[in-house]
Amino acid sequence: MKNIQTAQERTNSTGSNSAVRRRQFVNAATDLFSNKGFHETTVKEIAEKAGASPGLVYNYVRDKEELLLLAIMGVLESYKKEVPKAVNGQSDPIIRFSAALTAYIEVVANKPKATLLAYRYTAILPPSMRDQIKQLEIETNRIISECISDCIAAGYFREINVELISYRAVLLAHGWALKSWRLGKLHSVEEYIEGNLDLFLTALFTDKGREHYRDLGFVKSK
Amino acid sequence: MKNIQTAQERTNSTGSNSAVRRRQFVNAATDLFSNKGFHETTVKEIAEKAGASPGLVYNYVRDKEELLLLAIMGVLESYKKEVPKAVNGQSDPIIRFSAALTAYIEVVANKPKATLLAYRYTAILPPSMRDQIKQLEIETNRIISECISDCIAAGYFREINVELISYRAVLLAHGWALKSWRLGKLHSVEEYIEGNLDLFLTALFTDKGREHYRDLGFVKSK
DNA sequence: TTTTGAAATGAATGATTGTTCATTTAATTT
DNA sequence: AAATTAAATGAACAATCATTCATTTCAAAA
Repeated sequence: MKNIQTAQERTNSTGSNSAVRRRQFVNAATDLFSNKGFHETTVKEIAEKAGASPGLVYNYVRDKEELLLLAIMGVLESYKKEVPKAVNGQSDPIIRFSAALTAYIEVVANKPKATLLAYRYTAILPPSMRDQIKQLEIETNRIISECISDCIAAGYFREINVELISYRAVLLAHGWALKSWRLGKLHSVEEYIEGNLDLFLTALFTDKGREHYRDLGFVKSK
Repeated sequence: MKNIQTAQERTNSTGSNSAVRRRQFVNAATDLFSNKGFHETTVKEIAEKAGASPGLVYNYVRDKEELLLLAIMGVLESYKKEVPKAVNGQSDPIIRFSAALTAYIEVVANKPKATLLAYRYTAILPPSMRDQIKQLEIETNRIISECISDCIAAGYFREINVELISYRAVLLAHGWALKSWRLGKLHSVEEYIEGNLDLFLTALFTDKGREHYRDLGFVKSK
C-alpha cells in the first residue's frame, strides 16, 4: 500500500498523465496545422513532434479530425481567457472597451497562424463540432458586447447596434491575422491598434463620451 | 474551303473552344471548392460537373493545384471588375467612396463561399502563385485607396493613413463572408452596408465633409 | 520473483485519389 | 473516301496516409 503515494507523485511530477499526453498531441497538432495546414500534416508527424508513435495518438483521440477540433477550441479558449484578464481591474467603460479590443488584437498578433485555423478549417468539421466552435466564439464576443453596452448605458457611445459593432471589433482583431498573413505587414501591431482604436472611438463617441475621454487624459493633440 | 466558315461558326455557337472548355473546368472547380473544400473535391467530380472525363482535365490544366489558382484568381478578378463599374459615372468623391464600398460588399455577399477560397487556400499554393493572388488583391485595393485619397484631397476626410483605411474597408467587405458563414446571418446585407458605411463616414469626416454630405441629401434624421 | 495490465510501438492494411497513357471517337483536311 | 489531326475516354498505376492491431515495454502489485 506504500506505493499509492508514489503513483500519485508520478502523476504530479513527471506529468505523464493521460490528460497531459493528450495535450501534448493537441499542442503538436496545433502547431503543425497552423504552419503546414491540416491536410498537409500527417498523423505520423504529429506523433513524432509529441515524442510518441503514430498508433498511440489513437489512445487519446478518436480521429485526426478530433485533433483539429481540439486545436481550434484551444485557440479560441485562450482568447476567452486573455481578454477578460485585460479588462478586469478597469472600471471606466471606455477604458474597459479599449483594453478589451487592444488585448484581443494583441492575442491574435501573438499567434496569427493559429487564429486562422478556425477560419480555414471549421468548414470541414461535422455540424456538431462546428456548433461547439460557434458557441465558444459567441461567448468571447459577449465580453466585447458588454463593454460596448456599458459605454452606451453611460452615455459615452451613440446608440448603435451593439451586435454589429462587436462583430466589427472582433473582425478587426482577426483582421490582423487575416490580412497580415496574406498581404504582409504594412504597419506594426501598435500602429494597427492605435489607428483602429482611434477610428472606432471617433465613430462611436457622443459629445459626452468625447469629452470624458479627453478628461481621462487621452488627448489627441490638436 | 466552305468549311472554314463552318469551323468558325462552331467555335462561336457551340462554344467548344479550348478556352471555353478550360473555363468550364474552372467554373466547376470554383463551385466545388467553394462548397466542399479543395481537398474534399476529387478531380473526377470536377470533370463530371464539367461534363467530361477525368483525363481530359489534364489537357487544359497542369494540376489540380492550377485549378485552385484559377478559381481564386477568377473570384478576385470579378471583384476587380465589379467595383469600378459602380464607381464610374459618379463624380463626387464621397459618393464614389460609398459606391465602391457598397459594391464591394454586395459582390462578396453574392458569392460568400467563393470569397473564402482565397482565405482558406492561398496558403497551400506555391509562392509564385501566391504572389499572383497578392498582386491582384493589391490592385483591387488600389481602387478603394484612390477614392479615399480623393476624399482627403477634397478636404472631406481627415488626414488618416490611407492604407490602413482601405484595408479596413476591404476587410469589412470580406467580413460579411467571413462572419456570416461561421456565425450565421444576424443582419441583412442592407443593414450591414448601411450600418457600417455610417460608422465609416462618421469616423472619417471632417466638418466640411459632414456638411457636404448633408448637402448631398443623405441626412440622418435628428 | 512473478504476475498483471496499462502504455506504447510500428509494420501492415485498406481505401482514396491525382495523374498517366494506350486507345477510341470525332472532326477536319486532302 | 481516305488520311490526318485533335479531342476525349477511363482503366490502370503509384503514391499517400489514416487507422488498426499483434506484439513489446515497463512499472506497479502480489
